[in-house]
Amino acid sequence: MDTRTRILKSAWKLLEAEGANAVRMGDIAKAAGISRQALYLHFPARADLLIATTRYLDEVYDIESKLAPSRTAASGLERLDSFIDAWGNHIPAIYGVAKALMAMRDTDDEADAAWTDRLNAIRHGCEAAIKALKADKALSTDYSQKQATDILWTILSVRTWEHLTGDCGWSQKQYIEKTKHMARQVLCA
Amino acid sequence: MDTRTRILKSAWKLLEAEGANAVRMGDIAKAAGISRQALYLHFPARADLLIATTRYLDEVYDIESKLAPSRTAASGLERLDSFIDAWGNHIPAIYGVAKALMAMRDTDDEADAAWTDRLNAIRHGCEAAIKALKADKALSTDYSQKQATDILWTILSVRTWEHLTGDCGWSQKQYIEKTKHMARQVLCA
DNA sequence: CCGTCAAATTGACACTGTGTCAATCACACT
DNA sequence: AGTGTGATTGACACAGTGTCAATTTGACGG
Repeated sequence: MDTRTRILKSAWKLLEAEGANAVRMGDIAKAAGISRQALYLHFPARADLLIATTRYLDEVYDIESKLAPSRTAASGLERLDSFIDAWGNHIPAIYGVAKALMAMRDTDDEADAAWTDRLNAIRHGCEAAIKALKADKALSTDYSQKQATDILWTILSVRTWEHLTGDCGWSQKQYIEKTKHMARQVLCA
Repeated sequence: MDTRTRILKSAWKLLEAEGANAVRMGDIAKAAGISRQALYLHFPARADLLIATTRYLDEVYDIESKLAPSRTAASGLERLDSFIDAWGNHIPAIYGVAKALMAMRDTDDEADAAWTDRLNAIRHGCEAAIKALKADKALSTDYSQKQATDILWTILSVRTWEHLTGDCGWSQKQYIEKTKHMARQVLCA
């Protein structure tokens, strides 16, 4: 395994285990078995490392293929459900890294841009699901298409997942079930 | 005006204007017209200052009296609406300070405890609204009472407000309207 | 008028964590 | 033997928080 991968894996594992911000560059270097300075030979800054780690996780977990079923769903409702399944179940996998990256948004422009990118990618998924509902005439008329997309986007945000599974103590299974139910209640005619 | 109040006011104004984390102890001191060291004579640490600032805002905006109408509401639905009105419209007022405090949760135990306290206070409000709905037999049977409370709590979280008014670009008026509507859709029979 | 107490000031310093730089080493490849 | 790559060590700059000591200022009471 090459050094770069070893670093990414170490960062991932540490961020998953510790409280995210408690993970310093030196900790990651130590876990990867190299010196702190060597880390900077691979990643110019902490933000770059975190961004690379999220990309690495997407690759490892193959988020693209997980999202595929929702894209080929027969109906709008089915598409909505399988999108929630795919993304909602991906969140716990990336949460550690995501938390660290979200925390950096305030101080680092690069991290902010990277996370905004991700956010927009999710939004596209939400938009597609809403469009599919609309095509089926299954979309509630209470909201404009943009508003419906915004609502789904909000329900599926990492922050919402964090709140429900963390502060509220919901299990992952409960989270997926109830989120699906709520999405239908709010968005479907 | 005594120094302590001048400090709190300066912190408030700065946090409201700047990006929250961009506000350093020295900035607040300068704005209050005292030296950075004098700040530490009044507040032992940054976390204490932020906590005191949120309490100050509660006092200035008299959150208690704003919450009163929801407590005396005639029906469950009315209680739900006026709770959303009161809290939802309080959020933008406290957002600057809240953001700084939320950011400190990761690194500071005291800040974490203080914010958790606030969170629980909101949850009590949510719980009371749900109970009022239940008493009216207006509560949906799709969720347990705890789950319904959790959902309302999540909808009314600062993060959700941040996402809808920030990332989604909703106006405050839209936010209040749509939040009320969603809450009814999801929670009412 | 003097003493005292509280609030504030100045300046220096410790600590943590990020990021940089220079000199050096080890090893593989040709 | 020579070259380049990746790593190492050690030192350092910088920002921001929090601490400490010595000193000043102003008000108030005896």
